[in-house]
Amino acid sequence: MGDRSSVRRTTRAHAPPGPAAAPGAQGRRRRPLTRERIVAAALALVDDGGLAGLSFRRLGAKLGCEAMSLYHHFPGKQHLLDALVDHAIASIEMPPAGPDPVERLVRAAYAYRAMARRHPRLFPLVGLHRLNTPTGVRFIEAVLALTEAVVGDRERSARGFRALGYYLMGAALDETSGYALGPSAAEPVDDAYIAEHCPRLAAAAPYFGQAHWDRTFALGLAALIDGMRSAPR
Amino acid sequence: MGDRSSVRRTTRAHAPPGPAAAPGAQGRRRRPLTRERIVAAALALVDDGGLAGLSFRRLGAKLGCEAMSLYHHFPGKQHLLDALVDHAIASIEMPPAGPDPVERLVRAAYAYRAMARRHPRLFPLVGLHRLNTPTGVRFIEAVLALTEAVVGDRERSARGFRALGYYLMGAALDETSGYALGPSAAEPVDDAYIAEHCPRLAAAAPYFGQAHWDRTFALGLAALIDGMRSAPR
DNA sequence: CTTGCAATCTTACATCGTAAGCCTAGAATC
DNA sequence: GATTCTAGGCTTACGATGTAAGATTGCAAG
Repeated sequence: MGDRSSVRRTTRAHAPPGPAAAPGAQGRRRRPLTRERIVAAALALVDDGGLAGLSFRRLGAKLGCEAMSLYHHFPGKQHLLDALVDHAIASIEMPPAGPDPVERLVRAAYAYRAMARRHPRLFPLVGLHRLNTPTGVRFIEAVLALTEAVVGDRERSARGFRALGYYLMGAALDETSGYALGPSAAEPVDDAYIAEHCPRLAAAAPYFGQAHWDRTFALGLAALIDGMRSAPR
Repeated sequence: MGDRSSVRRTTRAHAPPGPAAAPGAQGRRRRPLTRERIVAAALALVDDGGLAGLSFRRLGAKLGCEAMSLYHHFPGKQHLLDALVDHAIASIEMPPAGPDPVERLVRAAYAYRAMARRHPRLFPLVGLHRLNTPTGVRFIEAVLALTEAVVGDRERSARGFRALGYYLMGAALDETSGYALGPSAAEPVDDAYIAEHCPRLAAAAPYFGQAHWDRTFALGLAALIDGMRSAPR
């Protein structure tokens, strides 16, 4: 309650090290805050601190301003996260036009996965986020064009798009924050138990390693697309 | 810093309304805290408040104890979350033995999806969590047995298991916390823009509704399993 | 009774998102 | 030049959160 003692520091007590004192930092300090700068800094913060490491205070520290200043550019944290998602989606490099629609679809899938790998810590947010921004809608439209070129009719194209999205999202999530990196049980089972009671798991485990991710992803993707194309209508 | 003045209330100041005063609440209050009770209460809290709604303080309030008391049963929030995941995995009803391995695998997939639907708010945690508890390992072993019965050899079984897991996780995540329910952009694009610039999305949108989830899930699952079975070795 | 231990509670701290409002440099207007 | 306005930054404060440290209680064994 009380604690009326607060010092009423004249604001200058903190200012000197800020705008004028450190000449090296001045250039950085001068540069005005913009959405772009903030997004870039936030992305950097997430990339090496995870989503939990992104806070307005830390972001402000990185940008040389106070946390509350950010509210002049983003009305809340959710809006900032939206911007990060948008940035990630926009960074997906869709494949150029080409003769083989299946190959283009496959390449688009790889491009999405590549985005996830560029920002593994951010991806859980991207994967679950609605893509109802202009950027997101454009991306969806492009992928829909590809699925439509691969399977014939509209309905199967729509469903195929969804199924492909499921697979992509699951694969990317697993590779970026899943088994190897996600939260782990506090008391994991030990290998001896597995070797004794779970012969199949013990046999399969070697194929679960990171070295096998590429091939497994490729096989699953091919299986899904093949299955979609040959499905009875 | 000083402030030694704290009132040293004899604890009775708070106690009377607690253990003895309210006779109606006594039954609930008497029951000792156990891991099971805590997990059940936490699950209820998550089920109707989302993961963000689960806090030790709220959990304590629901159980009639203080937040810190929970630390005698779970050393930290992460351990509690682990227990929730374990509970969810254990609740998956694997299909009984039967002649058709493909059908059993499909039913196992549906059982997993059903678990996600029972606890939609919890599922994002379950899907990303390592299953390295006895319960989780048992589940994996059972599904591996099924994939092995469906595709022939060990390697393709292992990879198929992974790919199936990707699909399942993506589908369940999307259905429980994805497009319809997940975080949405602050400034969504309006329908007119979509109708004009995204003909394919406009055409596909009807098939994205919840009424179509079942069929889309079934088609994608069938496509993936078919593709796995007929893949070149 | 004393002792001891396990379960519970109290207090306190650092951190978070953010509401409310202050301050100041520069643009706009007179 | 003097005035006013305003955008963009800053300070302070509030109620949450997870949890460290330690006090307190109640019951069982000696």
